[in-house]
Amino acid sequence: MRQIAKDVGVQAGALYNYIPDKQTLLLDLMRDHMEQLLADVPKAVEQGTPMERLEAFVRFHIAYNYDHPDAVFIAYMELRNLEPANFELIETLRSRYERHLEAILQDGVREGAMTVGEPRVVTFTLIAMLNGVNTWFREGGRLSLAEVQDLNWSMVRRAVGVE
Amino acid sequence: MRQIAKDVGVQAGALYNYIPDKQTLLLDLMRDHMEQLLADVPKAVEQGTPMERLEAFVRFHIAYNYDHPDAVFIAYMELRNLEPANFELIETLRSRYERHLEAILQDGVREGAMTVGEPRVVTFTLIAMLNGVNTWFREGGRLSLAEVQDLNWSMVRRAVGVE
DNA sequence: GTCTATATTCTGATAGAC
DNA sequence: GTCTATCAGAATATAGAC
Repeated sequence: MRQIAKDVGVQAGALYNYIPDKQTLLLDLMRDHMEQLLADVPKAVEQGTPMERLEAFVRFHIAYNYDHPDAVFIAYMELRNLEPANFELIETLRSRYERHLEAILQDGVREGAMTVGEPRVVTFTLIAMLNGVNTWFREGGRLSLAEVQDLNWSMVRRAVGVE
Repeated sequence: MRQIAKDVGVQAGALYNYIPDKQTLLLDLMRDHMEQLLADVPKAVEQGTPMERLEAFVRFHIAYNYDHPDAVFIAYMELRNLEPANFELIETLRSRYERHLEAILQDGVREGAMTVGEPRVVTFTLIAMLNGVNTWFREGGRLSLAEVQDLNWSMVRRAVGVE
């Protein structure tokens, strides 16, 4: 709290005019992030065939994570510091986000465009894979963000496509 | 430190007969984990074609993570609490582990059995994907560990295979 | 090798003046 | 709404007795 106060240019006590306590601050940060993600994902993935929507999801997820590295980092690394009730709240939002991907996979299977045995588990697997980008990608390296999106989409497409 | 002391049944001060300080304890935990991983991986992936070695790596990685959930959790979540020199040390070990997978991918491409544009980046991507298992898999659920290994291998095989 | 006791620093949060 | 001052507790680590 003292570090936050220093960074925003006030004394530590002044922070409590804005937040009731530290736990609520953490919850607010994580909830704002999840709600923004949930607000943005529908329009990114609502049009086209299941395969087109899947590609849109892959590119959206990578781009969103790249644009919000701190929020994404906190959303994963600070989960263990949420009180049980707050943890449940965030997990509910995360689950709602994952359902967008799961629905795409289910549609793809139904239309015969994808081969996915377990849509729920494949959803977890793909999101874990896409989240990996933030741990190593840095702008100015050998690959551009667009190339990383291309590479991930190439792998996802093949991993769930009909053979 | 007090919690650790309580769990092992001594007073907090007695811990310092075994470790010089908390940072060293964390480093030792992470280094022991990485060195065990490095000791076990070669014999798991040294035999067969690149595709067979890749399958062996996928199954080995998932099984190892499942058998050492606490060590794996610490190895990722506590990286930020390592002092710079210790962080470098652990990252060097992690990189050495990743080279085993990267070498398999390179061999597969050379022999025409795999289509992988960027072996280094695909290595990061696949390990992130496999690491995801520990965040959601619990024994006694709908899927067995073997089924989770099968599902991951099915996705990895298709993601890097020739089309 | 473990204990008790404690030094020192840090932490989240509050009280009251302005 | 921010400040100064401070409370109460927790943290890592050390000292010295046994």
